[in-house]
This record gives sequence, structure tokens and C-alpha cells, in this order.
Amino acid sequence: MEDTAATLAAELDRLLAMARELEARVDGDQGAPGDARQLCAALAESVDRAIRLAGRSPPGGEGEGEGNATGRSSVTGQVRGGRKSAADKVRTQVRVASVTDVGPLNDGLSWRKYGQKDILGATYPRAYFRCTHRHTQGCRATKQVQRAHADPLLFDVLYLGAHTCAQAAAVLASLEHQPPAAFGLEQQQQQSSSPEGIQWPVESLTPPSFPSSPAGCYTPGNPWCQLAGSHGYADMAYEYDPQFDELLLNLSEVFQPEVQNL
DNA sequence: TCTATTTGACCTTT
DNA sequence: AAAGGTCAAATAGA
Repeated sequence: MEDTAATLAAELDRLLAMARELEARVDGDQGAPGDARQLCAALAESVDRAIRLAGRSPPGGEGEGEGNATGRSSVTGQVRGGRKSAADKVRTQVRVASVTDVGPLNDGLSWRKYGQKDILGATYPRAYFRCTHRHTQGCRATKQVQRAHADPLLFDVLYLGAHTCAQAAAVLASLEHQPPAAFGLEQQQQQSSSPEGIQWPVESLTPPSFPSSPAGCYTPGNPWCQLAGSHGYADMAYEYDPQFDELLLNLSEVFQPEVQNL
């Protein structure tokens, strides 16, 4: 019973994401008739209401800032219990949907998978990643990735710890010089054209092993080194230490999300 | 040969 | 004691 509701909510989420992307594209098309724009806006609004009726909040909280240039990202802070005591760190979670099933968001940083675990009550195992530069630069950042129970195309990504590696600084710098709109467009092109686009079949129960690469990973040719690298939308929330605030704020600006500390 | 991933075992926390 | 998180040896791929 609950599964049905969850599945419904997940489907509505995807509908909303697609509606908003369509809306964004129509908005960006000067040749599009006004009626089309109104229809898209109404569609997004309708799906949004449906999500509420389904008993959950739409991605991105109250729907503000959703009709942005990229139209595919939103942030929802979610509190999760966990072994890392909440008193130690602020926890944030990213929910990433991959409409094209290419894989969830990539945050522009290099991650190395170090473990996977079946979680009680979860359909899919949780994968554990740490920063590639953990040993070379002492970067303590980790993240956890898990497929959503209701929808295999949704991924819950939990960021833990602060990035102290040089790459994080590089990502920060790149964000400061890249307009969100152009960024999103480039993202799509990268994803769709890259022969190395990683396929992650729905059948697979294993979260993606986010390809990690050497320090020079953040290059245009590497789809996994792009920020927000998935079609669809992303519910994002971040866990961070104070020193990581700046990066998160920049990410937030890119996605125009609603960030809630947890 | 080097680097990343997989996976069972071990450790920590509740 | 159970569940979650991490380690590290084995394995695979480039």
C-alpha cells in the first residue's frame, strides 16, 4: 500500500521535473507561442498540486525557484538519522533523478568507492564513496549513494564531511565563472554526446560506482566531472563543515535550490 | 603494472 | 545484539 503511494509520488516527481524542463525550454524559445508557455506553466502547477495531494512535498520544497534556467534541479533538506551523530556535523542529502537512466548527479569531484552495504528495509544497497584525494591530500569528504526504494531512477546522495582537497577548490573556482544557464545546457550536451556516458541499467541493484579519476578529472570531456550531471532533476541537500559552506553556497546558486540545514 | 571496484570481515554506535 | 560504516584483500580493467 505504502509502496503504491511512494511510487505514485516518485512518478509525479518525474512528471513535474519533465514539465518544468519543458517549461524552461519553452521559456527560452522566443518563437514559442504564449499559449504554449502558459500551458507548460499550468502543467507544472498541476503536477505540483498532484504531488501535494499524493501526500508529499514536491521536489524543491514549495516550488519556488523551480522555473529556472536549467529547470532540472531542486533541493530539499532531509533529516536522516545516522551513526555520524548530528551533533558532529550538519547533514544534507541529495536526491537525484536520472530521467535518461544515465546515472545520478556528479558533483565535479573525484570519488572512490570503498564499500557497499545492504540496508535494513531498503530495496537497494547503499554505496560508500570517499574523496579520491583522501590519502594524498587528507581530504575527509565522503558520500553515500542509494537508489530510492520507490523509483530506481532516483538516488539519495548523502554528503558527509568537508572537502579539503585542491580539486574542491578548483570546482569552486569553475562554478564562479560559469553561468547556471550555460552550465545546464553544456551539461546536457556533454551527457548526450559522450560515448563514455555510463549506463546504469534499471535492472542493476548496485548504485553507480562513480568513476573517479586522477586530479585532472574536471575536464569537459569527462561526463563524470561535470556538476549536476543528470537529466531530470535533483533534490539536493548537503552535509558540510563550515569550511565547505562556500562551495555549497555556490552549488546552491547553480541549482537555485532551497537548502535547509539538517 | 597501476588504479579502481567488489565484497566479506571487522569496528563503532545505538 | 543489531545495524551501519569502514577496512583491506582479491579481482578486474586499462
